[in-house]
Amino acid sequence: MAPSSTRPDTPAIDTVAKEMGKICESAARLGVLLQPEIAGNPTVGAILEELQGSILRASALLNGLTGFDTDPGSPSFGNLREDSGKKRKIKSADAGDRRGGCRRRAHSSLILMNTVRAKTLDDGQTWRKYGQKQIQSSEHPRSYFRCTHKFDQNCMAQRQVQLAEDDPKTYVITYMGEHTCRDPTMVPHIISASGFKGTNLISFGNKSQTIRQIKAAVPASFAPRKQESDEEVVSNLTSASSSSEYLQLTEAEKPAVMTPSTGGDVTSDFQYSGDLDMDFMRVLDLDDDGFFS
DNA sequence: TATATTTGACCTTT
DNA sequence: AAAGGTCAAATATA
Repeated sequence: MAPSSTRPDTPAIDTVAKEMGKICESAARLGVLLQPEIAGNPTVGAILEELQGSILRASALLNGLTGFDTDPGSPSFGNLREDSGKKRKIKSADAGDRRGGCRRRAHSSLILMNTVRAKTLDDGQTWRKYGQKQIQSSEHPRSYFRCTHKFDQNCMAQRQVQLAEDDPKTYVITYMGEHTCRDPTMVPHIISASGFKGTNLISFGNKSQTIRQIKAAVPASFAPRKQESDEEVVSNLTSASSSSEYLQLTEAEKPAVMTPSTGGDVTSDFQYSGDLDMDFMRVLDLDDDGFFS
C-alpha cells in the first residue's frame, strides 16, 4: 500500500478503517463458526490464520497512517456514556436523553476487545446484566453485562454473551474494556484464569505473531487487576497451563442465566468444567471521535 | 431492605 | 425503518 510518501486523505482512511472493522467482525465470526472444522482440517486454520495476520498487519498499518480522527465508525462498541443519572422518560419526551447507540469518547484511549468461547459464564469477575437483545443474525439472544463496579469505581469493563450458533452449550463472550476495579471479593484465582491453556487456545493458529498480538490485548479481561507491563501479562498468558483450575471455582457467584427457555440446561453447565477458548481478539484504537473496530 | 435481573421503551447509526 | 445497545421501572431474590 501507500508508503509514507503520499498520505491518503482522511475520508479515504475513514472508509478503509470502517471496512477493516467489518472485515474484523466477519473474520471473528467466521473463526467461531469454523472452530470445529479447524480441528479436522489444518488448512482451514491456516487460511484463517493468514486472514487474521493480514487484518492485524493492515490495522497496524492504518493506525500508523493516522491518529484516526474518524467518524463514529462501527456501531459495535465503545459507546460509553459520558452523561448519566437521567431519569427514564415515559414514552415521548424531549430529546435530552441520549440512550443507546454510539457515544463519543472524550479522549483517545485503547479499547481492548477479545472474544472467547467458554462453557461457563463465570470468569471470576463480577458482572451486572443490564440488557438482553434478540439479534438478527443469531438464533440466540445477546446479553449485555457491565462491571458491577462501574459506578462505584468507574470500571468500564463490559462483556456481551451469546450462545454459540454451532454449540448451544458454549458461550461466545466478547469482552470490551479493561477492569480497573479492585474488588476484594474479586477472586484471586482470576489470576489463574489468565492461564489460557497455551497454544491451541488460539483458534487461528500458533504463530508467534498472532500470539504477540493477543498478549497485548488479553489484559482487557483476564489480566490480574493491576495492570503491569505487557511482558508481565505475556508471562501469565503463556506460562499458565490449565484452565481447569479456574473452572473449578465456578460456584463462587451466580452468573445471570441467559435465555429463560434454556435456563435450566445452561445452569447445570456452570459447575462443569469447560474449555475457555480464545477465538479472536482485537485492539481498538480510539481517538476523539472515532474508533477502529 | 438492598441488590440483581427482566424486559419493553428509547436512543443512535446505518 | 431496521438493527443493535442502553436505560430504568417492575419484579425477583438474598
